[in-house]
Amino acid sequence: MTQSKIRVRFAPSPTGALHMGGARTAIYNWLFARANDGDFLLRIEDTDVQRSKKELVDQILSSVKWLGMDWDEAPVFQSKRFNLYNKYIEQLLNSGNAYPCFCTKEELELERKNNQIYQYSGRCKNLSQDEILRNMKNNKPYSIRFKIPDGVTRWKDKVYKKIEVKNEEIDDFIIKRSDGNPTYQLAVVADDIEMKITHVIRGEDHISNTPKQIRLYLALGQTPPIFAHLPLLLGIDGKRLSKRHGATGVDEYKNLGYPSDAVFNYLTLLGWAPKSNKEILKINEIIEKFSLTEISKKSAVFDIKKMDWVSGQHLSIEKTEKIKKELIPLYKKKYLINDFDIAEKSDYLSSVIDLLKERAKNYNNFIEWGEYFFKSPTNYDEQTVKKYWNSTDVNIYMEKIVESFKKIDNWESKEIENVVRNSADNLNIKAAQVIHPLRIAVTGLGVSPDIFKIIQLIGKNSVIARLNKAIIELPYELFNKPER
RNA sequence: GGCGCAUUCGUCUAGUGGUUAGGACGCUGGCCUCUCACGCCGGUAGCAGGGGUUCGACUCCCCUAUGCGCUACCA
Repeated sequence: MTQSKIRVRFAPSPTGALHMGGARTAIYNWLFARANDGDFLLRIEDTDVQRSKKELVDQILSSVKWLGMDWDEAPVFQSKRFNLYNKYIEQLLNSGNAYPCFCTKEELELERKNNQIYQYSGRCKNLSQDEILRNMKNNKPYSIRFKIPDGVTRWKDKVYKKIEVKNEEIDDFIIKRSDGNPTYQLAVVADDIEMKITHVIRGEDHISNTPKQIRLYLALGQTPPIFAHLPLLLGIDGKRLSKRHGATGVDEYKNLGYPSDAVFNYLTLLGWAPKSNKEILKINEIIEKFSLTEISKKSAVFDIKKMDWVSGQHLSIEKTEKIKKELIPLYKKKYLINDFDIAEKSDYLSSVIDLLKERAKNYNNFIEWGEYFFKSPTNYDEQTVKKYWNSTDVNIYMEKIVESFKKIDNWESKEIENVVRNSADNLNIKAAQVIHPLRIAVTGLGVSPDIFKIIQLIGKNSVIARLNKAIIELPYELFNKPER
């Protein structure tokens, strides 16, 4: 028997930016396709014309792309396929699997409210042909409902295993609204049939839609696809991930400076665990190891702390050139470099990145933590000054350092370090007593990477200039003057 | 209210009848050290509760609790 090609789809509705939950659904679909030599398709579910926004479509697509995913066919827009859906509705009507319902929205709401029932009464299910014709003649608006047969509906979910629902629990749901538009349930099934989708991988919130859709497939004489429902993504409080949990949009994480590989990796880890203990994985490795049946059934809490860790790990193993590419626009934005000196500063940038990438959690950190690589500090961290530049003796130490720096021919970190340590010895003080002030003078900060490497990079002239500036501006007394 | 699904350290998870319940993040003690990170060595903390089944249950069954989802002419 020839197994038909695996085809999956990600089907967002453009009513908001792509959020982390949706992104994970997309990722699992994509991973499954790529791992099985299948097709990954995109479908925009915009049957609710009022709520759907065009701009959001582009936004969502660019987020999918940013995460490193590609799709194999042009995205399908449901809003452009109403003819197709009508064909299916027609078929259902003709085969006696659907019927017109003349109840108005208000009537239905009232019924629910008064009777404390939540299900459709089935009032229009058994209308006679005459009644139907009469209503239509009177131009009474109507929707089309799908007729649920007796029995039970069950399927073997790839993630949740066996699920079974009694058909009496399923409403005769509406497949065509009184305004003539198809509903989600119908459109999904029609499209999944047309697009030859073999596996439907989606959020757990769709479990209760599944029996309805299976019934639709059956009534249409089709074999339902294989379903795999994914546990939901929760906020730190255990509630479904939403705006009030802070950043939830993929675009927001992009702007916060998280590398896409890291976001992809972390999202993958929420509900799925690689067999080995290695958690930091490149996309290719994930494709290799990924399996649908290993997905957890439990909703997962999105933990930004672990996201940060994953992100930091990715950055520290990422190629410097790759990071540089991401960083250049950010440096430009901050006016730390410009189009004219990019080429000339390329190697310099690489060295800066190498110094910072082990500690950075995101791209923005490179900017926040590294301004001193591009300009002299304009102010000095007060706490650090109080702690380490705590007497005018320090000024004397620094003057000595300047003197010895001037004599260095081989401006290289090891040599610089030797000189500094020797100076401290000569002054009969601990190396730390000069190293800390050195850091303040050069970076303005109390923390930084290896100060000797920084000094090497920044260059002899600039370092000496910074030291001289600090010597003038930083006698402890300045900071100690009583406020008035 | 009904229906569905879930329940292993605070969080992400491994585990499929016999394990000192493993790993990771976090937190934390220490080492390294010029600071901060990184790295390394430790520590902390968990099978929701109750009944069964069984020689033996985290693992199988039932009940309860809790959480989440759906219950729209939204998707």
